[in-house]
Amino acid sequence: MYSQLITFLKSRTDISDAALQEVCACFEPIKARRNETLLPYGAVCQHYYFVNKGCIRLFTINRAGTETTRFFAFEGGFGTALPSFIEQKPAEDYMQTIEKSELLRISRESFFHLVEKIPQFAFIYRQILELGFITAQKRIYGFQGFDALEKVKWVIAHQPDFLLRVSNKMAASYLGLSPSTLSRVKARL
Amino acid sequence: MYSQLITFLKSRTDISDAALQEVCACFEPIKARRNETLLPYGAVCQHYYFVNKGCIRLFTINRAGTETTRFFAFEGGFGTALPSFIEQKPAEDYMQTIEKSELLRISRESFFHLVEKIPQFAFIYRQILELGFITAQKRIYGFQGFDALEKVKWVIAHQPDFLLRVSNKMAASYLGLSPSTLSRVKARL
DNA sequence: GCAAAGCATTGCGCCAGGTCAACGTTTTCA
DNA sequence: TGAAAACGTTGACCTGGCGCAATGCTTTGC
Repeated sequence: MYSQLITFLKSRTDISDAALQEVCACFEPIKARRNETLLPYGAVCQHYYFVNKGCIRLFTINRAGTETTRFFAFEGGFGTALPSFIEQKPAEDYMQTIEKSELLRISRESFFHLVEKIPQFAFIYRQILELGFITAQKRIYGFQGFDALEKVKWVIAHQPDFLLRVSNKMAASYLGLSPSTLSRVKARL
Repeated sequence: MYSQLITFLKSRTDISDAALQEVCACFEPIKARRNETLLPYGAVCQHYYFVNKGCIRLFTINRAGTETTRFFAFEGGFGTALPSFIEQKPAEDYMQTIEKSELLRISRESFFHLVEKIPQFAFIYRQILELGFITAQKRIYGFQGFDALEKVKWVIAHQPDFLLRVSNKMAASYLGLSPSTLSRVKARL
């Protein structure tokens, strides 16, 4: 149940078995159906999730009704509505599974308790933030000034299995394209 | 010289005077002319900067020759080519001042030394990362699916003095618009 | 296992915003 | 201070990608 989480932690920091125990004890296993809502829009996010199996999607819907996907967390990754989780403000996202999923969930309270208490966990959190920041930067970089074809090539280069894993519609909303356009672009690759 | 930095640190964490001393001692004052390059493209970033006066701009140029501005650091803010600084890989950015500037500079080594040694400094770094991540997220959110007018209204709402402070050209490259389009949009506000 | 709903793909017409160019104004630096 | 370069603005034109809608395929849930 915790083996993937342990692998994740061990691969990033030199953490004692005792500390690992303590960390794992804070995570509660959760099963979720396909398309289950983990956080409704406007709620304040209280949990961080680790994906054992399945996938979490974070997305938002603007006034015009257009969906924009911000982030996917796949197997072996962490995900949450970070802005809401950090600032404890109402989320401007929906957080949902897109497949039947098995997750590990930690409360915000326990999470920051671990950050304070276990230096290796603080280090992991710092890494997640650094990586999140870098990824966001690269995405801005990658997307601004790119046309549809370039965007698609960019994801293929950076996340090769992405287009195979998620639906055309969701991929389009992640790339900032309409499903029609993405479909057309894929047709001429 | 260090008063703005001290104000910044004190406003975010409860830090002792001794620790403040130690932090400030790691920062070296730098003067820079207008349009001075702080980091050439492809170099590995070794410094973090705090802006006392002036402004730092981070931007990149894609194959087509189009400039995209990623980030501005104004008075009282921190700025660097974070991906390169963190990962010690060649930067995919140019870092330049856009005005005659007075900066405080800390080396990467000293920076992470402070992060390890002074918990309040680690906390500040965590805050910078969190905020950077949130800002990047909001920018993706704010820009995808928005038309030109909405983008401009968004910056005005979130950074009221932005359009007054930076040139039309740079603002356009930050917003992902052509200078012509930004000019036209501003004309009908 | 089948009806119903959702999804991918593709044709068509349209428009926001890009390019290019012209012109006046501001900035820069010998 | 004055010539040259850079910038902002605006007009004319063009195109990439969107919305809409039709069609066929896949998924889903009772």
